Amino acid sequence: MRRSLSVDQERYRTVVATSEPISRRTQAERRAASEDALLRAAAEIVAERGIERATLARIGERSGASRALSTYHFGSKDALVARLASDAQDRLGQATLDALDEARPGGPVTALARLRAMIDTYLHRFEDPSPEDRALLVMWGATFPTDASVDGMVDADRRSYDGWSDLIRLGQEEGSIRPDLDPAATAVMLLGFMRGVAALLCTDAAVTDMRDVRRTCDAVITTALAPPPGA
Amino acid sequence: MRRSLSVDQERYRTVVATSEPISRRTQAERRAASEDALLRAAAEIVAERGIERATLARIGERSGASRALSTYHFGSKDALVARLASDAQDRLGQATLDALDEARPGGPVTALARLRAMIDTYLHRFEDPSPEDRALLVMWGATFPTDASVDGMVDADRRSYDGWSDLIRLGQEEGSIRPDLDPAATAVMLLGFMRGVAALLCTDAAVTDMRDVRRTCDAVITTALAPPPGA
Amino acid sequence: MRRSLSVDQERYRTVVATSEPISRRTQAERRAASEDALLRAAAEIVAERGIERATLARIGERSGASRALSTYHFGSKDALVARLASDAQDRLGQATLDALDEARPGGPVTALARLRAMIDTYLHRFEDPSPEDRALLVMWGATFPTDASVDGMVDADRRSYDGWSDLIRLGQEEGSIRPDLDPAATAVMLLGFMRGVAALLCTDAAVTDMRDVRRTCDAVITTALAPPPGA
Amino acid sequence: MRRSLSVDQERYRTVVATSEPISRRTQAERRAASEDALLRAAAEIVAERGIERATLARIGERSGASRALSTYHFGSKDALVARLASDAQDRLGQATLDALDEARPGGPVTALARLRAMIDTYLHRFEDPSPEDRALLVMWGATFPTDASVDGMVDADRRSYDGWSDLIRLGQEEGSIRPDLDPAATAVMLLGFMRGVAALLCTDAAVTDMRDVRRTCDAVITTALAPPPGA
DNA sequence: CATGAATGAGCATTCATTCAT
DNA sequence: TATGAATGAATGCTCATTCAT
Repeated sequence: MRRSLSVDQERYRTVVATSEPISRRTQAERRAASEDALLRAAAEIVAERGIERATLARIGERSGASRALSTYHFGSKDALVARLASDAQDRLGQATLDALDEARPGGPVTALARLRAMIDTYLHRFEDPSPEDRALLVMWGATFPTDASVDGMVDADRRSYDGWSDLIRLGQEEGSIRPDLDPAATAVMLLGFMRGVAALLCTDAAVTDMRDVRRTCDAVITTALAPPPGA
Repeated sequence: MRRSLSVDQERYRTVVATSEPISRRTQAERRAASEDALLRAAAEIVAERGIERATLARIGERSGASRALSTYHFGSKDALVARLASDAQDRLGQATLDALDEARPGGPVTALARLRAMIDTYLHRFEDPSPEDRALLVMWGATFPTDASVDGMVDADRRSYDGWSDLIRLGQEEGSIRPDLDPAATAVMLLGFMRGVAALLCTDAAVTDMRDVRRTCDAVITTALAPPPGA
Repeated sequence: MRRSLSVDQERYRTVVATSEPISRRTQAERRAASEDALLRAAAEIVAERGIERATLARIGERSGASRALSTYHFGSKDALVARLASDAQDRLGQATLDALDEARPGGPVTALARLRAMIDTYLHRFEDPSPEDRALLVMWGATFPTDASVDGMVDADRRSYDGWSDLIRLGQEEGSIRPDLDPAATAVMLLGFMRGVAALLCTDAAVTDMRDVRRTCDAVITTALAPPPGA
Repeated sequence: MRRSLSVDQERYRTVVATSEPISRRTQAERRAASEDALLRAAAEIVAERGIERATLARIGERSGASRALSTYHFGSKDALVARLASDAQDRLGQATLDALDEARPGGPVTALARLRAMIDTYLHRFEDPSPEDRALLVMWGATFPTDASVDGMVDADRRSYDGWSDLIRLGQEEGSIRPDLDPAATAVMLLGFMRGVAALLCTDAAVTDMRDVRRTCDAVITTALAPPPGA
């Protein structure tokens, strides 16, 4: 969110101050570039070692910058992590949504098909996750203690619930999802399902063929959500 | 193992030397008692703050002992956490298995019924989890980073897979579970499902009525695993 | 090992000690035996790791006893170390003195010959030192800091000075040692010489053939202490 | 090496940017200054209490810095000690070598004269040793246990051997040192001699007049190393 | 005589953060 | 904009010692 803001500011400047477009832009760009480098490094290290063991020193080092730059740009480690969480979640959510459009560009699809595609895309991503996606999973795991709070995590989660609930309700209205399910509860269930399976896939990759798991998941969800054949 | 041994020894002593039951017992009992206190405190604090923030100082303090006692009894923090993980997992696994017997004592049940009961018990426990159960969840979350490993966690997990796979295969043989599912993949899926939903339930209790979620889960699993009605 | 030992001791008592003369000795003997075991273990560990890193726990363990026995017998670690120092020094001093008698039993010898024999014996012992001798060296090294004091070390040293001074003075009187040397200063010099060479021999064994060093030392000392040929 | 580098850089800057000599210099200088302060404090405390009892907290405190600065600058206590050892040894070795030049500037001297001067300078320094010299002695003493190793200590020692061996061989060639001595063995002997006497001088200062000892040592060495008068 | 439980003081090291440059 | 110097608060762990048994 902050980032899109600064991007806008740059655009604005470029338009307004044509006399010194490059040098002015360079400043802002440099900032954005080093923030990105920091964020990328943070994602990698959080994915590898978890939040607590991801020290600002290591993040700085891997991004090619100094120990102090993270604090300088983001104010604190917590803020950096929050930013990472929010970026990663936005990106993953968007990718999940986009997936369907790519598969069936333009065509109208049922809500159930959307759900299936979203879940399959999600699971697919976690077969060999990007540092950012894995970091997201790690941050979710860091949420489990009672007193813990990864700052932008819960909010984004709640938005997800709502989106999924709406989609399920829509499916029930159009008839692609069986009507006797409680939308909210089903949304929670599906989200937990996705994340839990993704986590297992990541942490214990050796245990089974991932494609089998994905196929099984798809079958199970279809069977479970689709209206009973006789209805 | 250690515990059952000392219990046996105590019994023996009690029988043989009835004159000095207490003073003889005390040494071994004290050890067991303080280990238990430590473990209990550790479970609470890990559940509250996560593994890293669960410092030995805090654990000692809450258990009414010194900062050094954890290291004295368990050798290292890692060992203490491993012991906690293994204890908690054993206990939770056992409770899950016992659940069915309590519900239908003696009677023969289908594998599907077992599965449903196990999952429901599991989810039920996580509606208001004991410190130990919550700690287990937290420790699972701490497993997500690539390089992290909570010492006795993965092993116990793999044992779980096998048990579940066997149960599913059994269900397929007896006809209570649809035969087209891959047992291993289904086991992974169910485990991920359970854990993911449990985690969501714990971390965002406010979001829905838990009983709804549990009911929905049960319905979904039944629909998904049972053989198709026409078959 | 512990068990079989105690079993043997019990048998011994049962058979031999029908009255109680021996059982009394057994008490004292046991004490002495465990003290010796402790001392022996302490010597080994001090020789290996130095005084500070020689923990009472390790000493107890290696001697086959408990962590607490050292404190119990000697009162404190410092006292144990002091005892070790004094024992080792006595034993080494005695061995050095005995050496000559063994070589030339009975025969009268010059003070210079005594000195040479003592130094050679000393150096010989340190070619492959016993744990105790090496521990002594280590303890000497621990004496170098200004504030450090290995309790019975300095006293024993001073006794050595005096003995050597007397011997040198004797040699000067009988004419085997050149008269222009200051006895006290020469004693200090010889002691430092012996210890320094011994230390070098121990710590850097690879550096030269030890026998060469010993031979050279003997030659040098003879040349240096004997009266000038023309005199 | 690190130091001379930064010195060069500073010189360069001073030449180029004369306008801001001080402010530019400060950063590098501050580092060097605090490292020196740390090293000086470490030398003092090691000399007083030995390596193990020289805690980083105390070193920081005495140098007027924090507990953490030593680790920050040197990485670890071992590294700090190694640096101290190497610095001290370099400085002492250099001082020993310089001594002769000061005494007889320019003039050609025999190898024996060099040796005598070096040993006398060495012993003289230890009559009232600087913290650094005493620390060096202490570190040598810490070398005596089998398993101990003060990191840059043994290497520097071996370099010393070689230098002394060469000098002795040279003396034998030019005729100032008797030819029947084994150079390597004699070098070991002289080094041990020096160190042992220095240690005794330091630890038991009260025992004799130091100048007597030094004089005696010089006489003994001369007698022992010089070719026999008749030759 | 001997032990194991327990502790308090102390240790090297880590780390997010501050600050002068 | 960016950095390195510096620090204080922790943290896991070690160890001599005490004490009840």
